[in-house]
Amino acid sequence: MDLSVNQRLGYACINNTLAETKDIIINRGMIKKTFNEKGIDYASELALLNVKDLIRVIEWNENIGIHFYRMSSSMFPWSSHYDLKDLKDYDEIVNCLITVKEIADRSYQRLTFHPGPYNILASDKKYVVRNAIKDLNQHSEIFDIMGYEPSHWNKINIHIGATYGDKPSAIDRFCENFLLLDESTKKRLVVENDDKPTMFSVKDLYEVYERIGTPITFDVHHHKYCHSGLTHKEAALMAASTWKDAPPCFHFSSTINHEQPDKIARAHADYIYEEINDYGTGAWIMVEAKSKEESILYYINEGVMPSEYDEPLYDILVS
DNA sequence: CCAGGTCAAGGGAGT
DNA sequence: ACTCCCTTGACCTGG
Repeated sequence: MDLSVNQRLGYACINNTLAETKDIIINRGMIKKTFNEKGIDYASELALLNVKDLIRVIEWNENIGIHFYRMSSSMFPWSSHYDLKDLKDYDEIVNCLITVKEIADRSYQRLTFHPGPYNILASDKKYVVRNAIKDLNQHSEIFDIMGYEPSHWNKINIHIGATYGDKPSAIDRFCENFLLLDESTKKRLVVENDDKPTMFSVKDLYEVYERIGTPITFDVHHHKYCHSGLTHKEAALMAASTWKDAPPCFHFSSTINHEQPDKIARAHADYIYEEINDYGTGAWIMVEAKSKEESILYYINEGVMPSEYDEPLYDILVS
């Protein structure tokens, strides 16, 4: 199936339309105190409600014609404290997840994950790495349950996440600890460029790719703040070249300065203020705008959101 | 029912 | 030392 760029736009986790009109949400959770009081059975009940609503979200995507969606990492609250198989509603949850894949397949939707910033495979602390491995494997397990063959079609996207002031050593640890992941997780993991100059650019990540084969998600917005001298096009082409078994993924967002000039430029805007360019790579574009699916629909139907600021303030930071 | 305070996790950065 | 930021704002309590 050949999709245009606009058909390859996706949104992350929350569907504002469904959340506001029908209370359909896929990230019910609880604080630690409640988990201690109510335990795994309550976690199971929330997870079941979440995956049931996930079906509704995927159906909505199908009806609207959106083909790209990031599932929430909060579908299974406190999952690092139990095995998914131990949930009392496991069988029903499995059936829901299988249904999700059926709908996704028939409408050609690509589903992905972006686990939280606590997944630091490059950490020098054993327990941190151990926790990350469990969390990442559980994300992969969900794709396995759904019935997906392991590939980067269902990317599990993380950052390297730490340098400790020594990038080469951090890359070494990342590559070593990568080998400890489940086989299916290894086949789905991808790395994303950071938004701080001291962290990992696309160029830095290319070394990781050369060593362990993890494709690079090119975050267009982050690149403005951590570019290693590459232009956007150069970085996009370099990142896209690392995807062998599935089309590349990019992340796209506009600076919040289009809406609030006094805020930190790195922050994301509600809507899309620039033309989205895949540089001919065929990349699927995850739009990280706070207005979620609404921002995509506006872009598709109306085009770029007009801004009263011709020159976004981030240009000052890049120079 | 609502506003406001609080909330697992790792690390970086600004104060 | 403290606070905020990031995956993703939502949970919980006191009024």
